[in-house]
Amino acid sequence: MEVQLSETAQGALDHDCPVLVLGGPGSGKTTLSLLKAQAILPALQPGQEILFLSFSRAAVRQVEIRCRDILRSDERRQIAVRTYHAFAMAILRAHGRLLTGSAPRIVYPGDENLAKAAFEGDWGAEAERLAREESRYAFGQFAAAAARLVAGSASIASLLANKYPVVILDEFQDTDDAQWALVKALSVRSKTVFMADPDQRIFDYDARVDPERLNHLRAHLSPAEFDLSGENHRSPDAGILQYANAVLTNRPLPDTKDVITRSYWANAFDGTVHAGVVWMLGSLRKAGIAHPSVVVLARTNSLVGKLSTILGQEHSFNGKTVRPVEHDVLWDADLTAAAALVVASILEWPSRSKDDALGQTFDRIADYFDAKNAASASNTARQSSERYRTAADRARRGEGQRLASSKALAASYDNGLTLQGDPARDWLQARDLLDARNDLSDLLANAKFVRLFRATDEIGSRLASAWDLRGSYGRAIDLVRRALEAGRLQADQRDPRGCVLMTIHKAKGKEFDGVLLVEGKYQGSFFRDTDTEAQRAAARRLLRVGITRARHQVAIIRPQGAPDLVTPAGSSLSN
DNA sequence: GCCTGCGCGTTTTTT
DNA sequence: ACGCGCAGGC
Repeated sequence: MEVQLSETAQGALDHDCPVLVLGGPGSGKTTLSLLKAQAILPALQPGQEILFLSFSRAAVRQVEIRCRDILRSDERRQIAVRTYHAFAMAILRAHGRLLTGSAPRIVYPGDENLAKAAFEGDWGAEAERLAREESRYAFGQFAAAAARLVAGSASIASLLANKYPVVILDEFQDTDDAQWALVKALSVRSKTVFMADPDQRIFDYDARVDPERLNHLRAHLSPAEFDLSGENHRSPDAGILQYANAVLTNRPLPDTKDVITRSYWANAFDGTVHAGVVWMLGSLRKAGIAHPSVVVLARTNSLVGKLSTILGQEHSFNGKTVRPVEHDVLWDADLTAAAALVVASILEWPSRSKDDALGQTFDRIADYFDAKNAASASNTARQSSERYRTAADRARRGEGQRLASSKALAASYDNGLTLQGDPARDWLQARDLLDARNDLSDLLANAKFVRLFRATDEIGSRLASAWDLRGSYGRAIDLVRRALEAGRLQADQRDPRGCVLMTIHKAKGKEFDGVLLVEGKYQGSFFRDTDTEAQRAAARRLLRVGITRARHQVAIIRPQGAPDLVTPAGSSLSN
């Protein structure tokens, strides 16, 4: 592929490492870094590779796609694109024994959250202790442990430097202290290319992501700097970028047809958003894009979940019927999985005694509340967990139920649950037994998200074959658990085609033909009047990241009466 | 120990 | 809007 480079970009390409390339969204940082990699490749020895580290798996995918545009397949084989986490984890797996004398074990986020919720005190210190003393590594410990290995062992360091003589660091502004320590250790023996945009810092609510990171880099390695900020290669005219930059800097918004804003009345939220998505798809097709990719972005996970429910239903908007839209969701799975296991436990009722069946179901409900408390700590969730744990004990001892909803479930058992052997229908029948009381309404809502795993077919076929084998769903819990594990890992391996929903944070490093940015009235609002200046600036950076994911069209959907996106000094609304 | 009603606040990630 | 924490009644 022929690429026309600006003078600055050419300068960065020609200059010796270390190099720091600065530039906004779509300024061509990634392309430039791959061209630089391509220029270096011929000098590599057999077996050597260029290491490209980025922040998220989504970003890694995006870089791999870009590689296909720029590099020949033999060149691509010599570039290893990894997340910081995956790279650090690989070092830990290979050499971690040296740190403690025993093989390292990984603590996955779901388990870490559960342990964290149960632990009283400083979890950061405890996670570090688990790593040092028990060789059990939570995600946050990977980079620190890898840094200790590389900095502390000349043989590991030279092994890595020999394998990866050149390292490219993407999204460098968002690296945390441990990742920086790892990069510092690697930079002793390998050449480095850094890419950063200080205005895309969106993770610095984490105390370990230091806003001064670029200055640490400057002080430590004095890289030659190249600033691409003026350049825009993502959208054909610069309207989207100018709009995003105006939001970032709180200056008057430029007039562009590429960014439209719509407000909704609280009672018309569903229809407005749904019609907006359909309009976006149609407008991109009309513009000549046969298979447009559209992303719907919101600030919170719960609003993303709500939006998915909305797109799955039929609405009428301005007298027209809006049909459900096929879509994918990048979804945090822990709660949904826990809720699914409750449903699965009900499917096991007919093959168990009453005491055992109810005990099992109440335990799974308690597990759900544990997961909920782990996701965000609350006394209500903790209390519910304890109550259902007690209910499970009472059930196993054959005692009567005391909780309103455990009584209702016990009554459902007594009524007799008749399953037909049609997994889809039986699943819904079991699930809707949870509809009895509203203390389980949240669990039920999460159970309805099982479809987001794209695991419905997988679960269905596994249940069907279990039924065929013995006329019951037997060990439905184990079977559903395995199906969900498998589905979870596939979730973000899919290509972003059609319509996808995710948080703005997850969209970082990705690009789409069209972007809908949705603001909720209460949850997921862009600005809050309690925001500090720093929070307001962070919200502006986040909005800019969201807006600039678009190649062609942006729609911003906001509640009626929301504060203006920009309030330039001197305007009557300034505050 | 469980339920109900009132006042308040409402983010974000990594295999 | 809606869920959480808290206080008061059974």
